Amino acid sequence: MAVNYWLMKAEPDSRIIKGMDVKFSVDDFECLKTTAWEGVRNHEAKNLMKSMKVGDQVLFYHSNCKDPGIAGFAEVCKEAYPDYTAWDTSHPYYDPKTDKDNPRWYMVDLAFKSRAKHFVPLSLLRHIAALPSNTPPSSIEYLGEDGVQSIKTMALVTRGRLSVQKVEQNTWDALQLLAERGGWEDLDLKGKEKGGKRGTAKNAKAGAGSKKGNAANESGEEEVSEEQGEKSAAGRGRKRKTADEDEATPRRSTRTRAKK
DNA sequence: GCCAACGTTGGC
DNA sequence: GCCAACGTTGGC
Repeated sequence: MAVNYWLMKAEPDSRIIKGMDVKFSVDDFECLKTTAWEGVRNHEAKNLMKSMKVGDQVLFYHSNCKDPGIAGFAEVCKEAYPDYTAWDTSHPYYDPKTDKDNPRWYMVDLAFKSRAKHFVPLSLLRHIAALPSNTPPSSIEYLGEDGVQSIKTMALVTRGRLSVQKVEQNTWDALQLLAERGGWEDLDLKGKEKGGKRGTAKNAKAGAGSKKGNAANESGEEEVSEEQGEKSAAGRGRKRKTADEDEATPRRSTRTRAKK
């Protein structure tokens, strides 16, 4: 079986939850070398993690910050196992509905591989996704039409809120090229394509209501199986940090939902 | 099982 | 801080 590719989001800026800072930037990751991806509290994201294999490649993404984008590369070094932070009442990601006999949440361990030589900002990806054709701008023509096309369909662009996403190989290739070669300084990424998503829908309400299909977790939720994935998603779970230390150290991840 | 209100994510 | 997107809850 071939290697699979993923994108996982973490928050590089400090944010305190239950007294713990959930920040986890590419700098933190580079220092730790490996990290347990705890804190994901969304079934679709969890199911994707359960399908990861050692050796799978991961794009490390900076989320919920001033300049969101792809900051580095990592690789899965330990397959899914129960996320113990869900059982720790003092932890930001504590989930009273799970128990040790029947774990609801899982995490994988990631090993840091490298920083992106050129940070790939979300604004660039949105800019590319909004191009009228598949012809890349001249400064990044190395992407080719296939590269442009592959970015237009990636989950990060089409449904931003999921914190763990699958990335197709051709998209991975395009992103890796961008990170390696850069060259888009001449493009105006600033407000440009922004409107894309947001501006369009005015029917916000309708949107929300109508959406439904989500099925959040497929139906069963946790127990459901792993493979499901792609359907619902929500967005939230983010990731986090920590290395290893177990509970002693706080740091980690991201937002979880406090739902109740 | 539908759907409106609500809460959260997360870009800007 | 704003607000669009969208999952989730809960009334019916």
